[in-house]
Amino acid sequence: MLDQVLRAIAEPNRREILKLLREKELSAGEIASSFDVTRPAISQHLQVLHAAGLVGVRRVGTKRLYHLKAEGTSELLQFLNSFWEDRLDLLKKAVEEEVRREDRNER
Amino acid sequence: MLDQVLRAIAEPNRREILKLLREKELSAGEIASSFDVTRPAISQHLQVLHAAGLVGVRRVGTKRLYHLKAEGTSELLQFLNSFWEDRLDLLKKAVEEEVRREDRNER
DNA sequence: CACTAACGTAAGTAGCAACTAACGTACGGA
DNA sequence: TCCGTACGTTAGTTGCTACTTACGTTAGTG
Repeated sequence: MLDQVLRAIAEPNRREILKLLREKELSAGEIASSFDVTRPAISQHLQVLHAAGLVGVRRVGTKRLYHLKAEGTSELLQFLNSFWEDRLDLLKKAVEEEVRREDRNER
Repeated sequence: MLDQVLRAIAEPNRREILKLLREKELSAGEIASSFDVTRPAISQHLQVLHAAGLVGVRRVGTKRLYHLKAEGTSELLQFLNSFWEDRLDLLKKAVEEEVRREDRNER
């Protein structure tokens, strides 16, 4: 599963698709219109993203609406955390300070 | 840079190399002995990891000692954070509680 | 200065991954 | 029911990527 996720987001066009879906749910055609490659190519990319659990589909009439899905990312985060703990610590540190600030303001 | 990092960790053998280096600094030969593939193949993998900034080298005599390096991961985390905020929120939530607990104990 | 150890590098190959063109399918409208 | 729309699917091609074999290089050792 981790392997599928990593292979999925290793491809630039697929990352671009994910960025588009970050804004809102989009149909396969709408997604394809943002790229230079043909529609079937995008369809295949969507299949890869779906297999990796990064994207979900919803059929509405003749359209297929795609949306972001976070499944499969937990393994990825676990992977990153397992040997770049100091990096995640930076994130943690930032969060810590944020929390302490908020905590003081609340009182 | 993000692209290089993602392509680097998308390969299973390279992820395995990173896992080995998590324990301690290792020579190219020691790393290669843990794999079925030939030594030149590992040498090429190490080159990819080095180009991505995930690994550093240190020459000692005729040996080359490799070690983990966290450069390049910040972009990756930023990428993940940009549209899987809810996932990182889980991490944040865990950190938040931890901080609040520690905070109370200190007082 | 040979000789070995521990590597990286170059060249060639096999397999996979991304792409296109052509085709098939399901849905809605006239 | 016929037609167009919006897709996915298949087959075939191209280009890249991981691999091997062969060779070059640098640092110690007798």
